[in-house]
Amino acid sequence: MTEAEQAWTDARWRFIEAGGRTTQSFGLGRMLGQIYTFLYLCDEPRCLDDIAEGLAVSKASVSIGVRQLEGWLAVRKVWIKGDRKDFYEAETDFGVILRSGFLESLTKKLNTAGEQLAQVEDSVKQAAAGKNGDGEHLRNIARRLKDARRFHGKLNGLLNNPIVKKLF
Amino acid sequence: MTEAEQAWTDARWRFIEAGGRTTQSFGLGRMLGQIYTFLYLCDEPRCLDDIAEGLAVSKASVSIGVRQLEGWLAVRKVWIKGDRKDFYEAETDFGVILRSGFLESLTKKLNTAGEQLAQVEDSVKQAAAGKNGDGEHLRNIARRLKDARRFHGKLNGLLNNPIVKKLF
DNA sequence: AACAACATTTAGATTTTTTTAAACGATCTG
DNA sequence: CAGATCGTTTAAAAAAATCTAAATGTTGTT
Repeated sequence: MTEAEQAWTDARWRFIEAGGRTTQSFGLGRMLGQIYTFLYLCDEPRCLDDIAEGLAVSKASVSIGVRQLEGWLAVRKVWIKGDRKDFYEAETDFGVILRSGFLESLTKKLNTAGEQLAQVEDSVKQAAAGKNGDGEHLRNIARRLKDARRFHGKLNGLLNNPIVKKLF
Repeated sequence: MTEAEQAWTDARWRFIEAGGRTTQSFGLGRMLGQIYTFLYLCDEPRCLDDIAEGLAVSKASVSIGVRQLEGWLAVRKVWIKGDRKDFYEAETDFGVILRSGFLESLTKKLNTAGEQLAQVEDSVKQAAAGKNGDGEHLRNIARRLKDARRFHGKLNGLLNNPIVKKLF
């Protein structure tokens, strides 16, 4: 192996590890980033065993990770004729991944946050209504929550704005 | 305690827990969300012991969590005359938190990703140069990496775009 | 149908992260 | 300066997430 090839092997592994750290820092496990990066650095589809061997990891982990990545449209299953294995390749259009993975999960989280907000806002208003006069404390919080819900609405609108969507 | 007050107490706790799950899902611990939400639902500053008691959690956890939140400008230290304790209050302007916390950390991550990209791209080009003729495999990957770096640049530009910044 | 070649599930092991209690250090008070 | 009151650090425990080996399920082949 030439010196340049050795350097490439090293850099490649560092890159895969960096990918793992990145997904880890976003609260998705380390496997997701490693698997994706591994496939990204292959110019042809690979099967589960290839990936597991390449990452020095069990096939079970890869099986689970690959399924998550498919849900994010970050990898794609590919059939190769005459072979029963499942092959996978990386989606190279990051825009697709951002839109279908990141933005979508963000929107979903925003929705559940909005529901929680509405619930807590409602109950604080009820409690404030009970105490006429001395409920200033509760009324302050109610006001604060109203602001929060307004912000939530703005953010939601922004993410669903077609112009903003096109930016990604 | 009236029924409405009881409902508010319950809703309040569910809200705090939801906040914890949210930060957790973003890869920041659960404490951050719980502490922030707790303070958000107080209309006056609270000291470490109050927070720890309110969340049924040790003071050490709160001490650590509060420091992180300060780094994100999500909470603020407040001095109250005649009291030696440190008091904290929640930043209610979410725009501030988004800009100084979320976007900033995103930019930082993008930068390190960019460096990794440059390194691996460089070494794959070196390795490809070594094999004249049969290095098609490597050249494909080099092309792919070039695209990735272009995307990285676009994204970086977008996040630093003053117009986009103002959206947040 | 029996077998072979896979992918997937799961219970348990491992590793990592989080949390805590206790020690420590710093700052104020009398 | 001695004691009291905090916040922080740290070493160890607890909890949670991750990973694996083995079992199970599935699909295709003879």
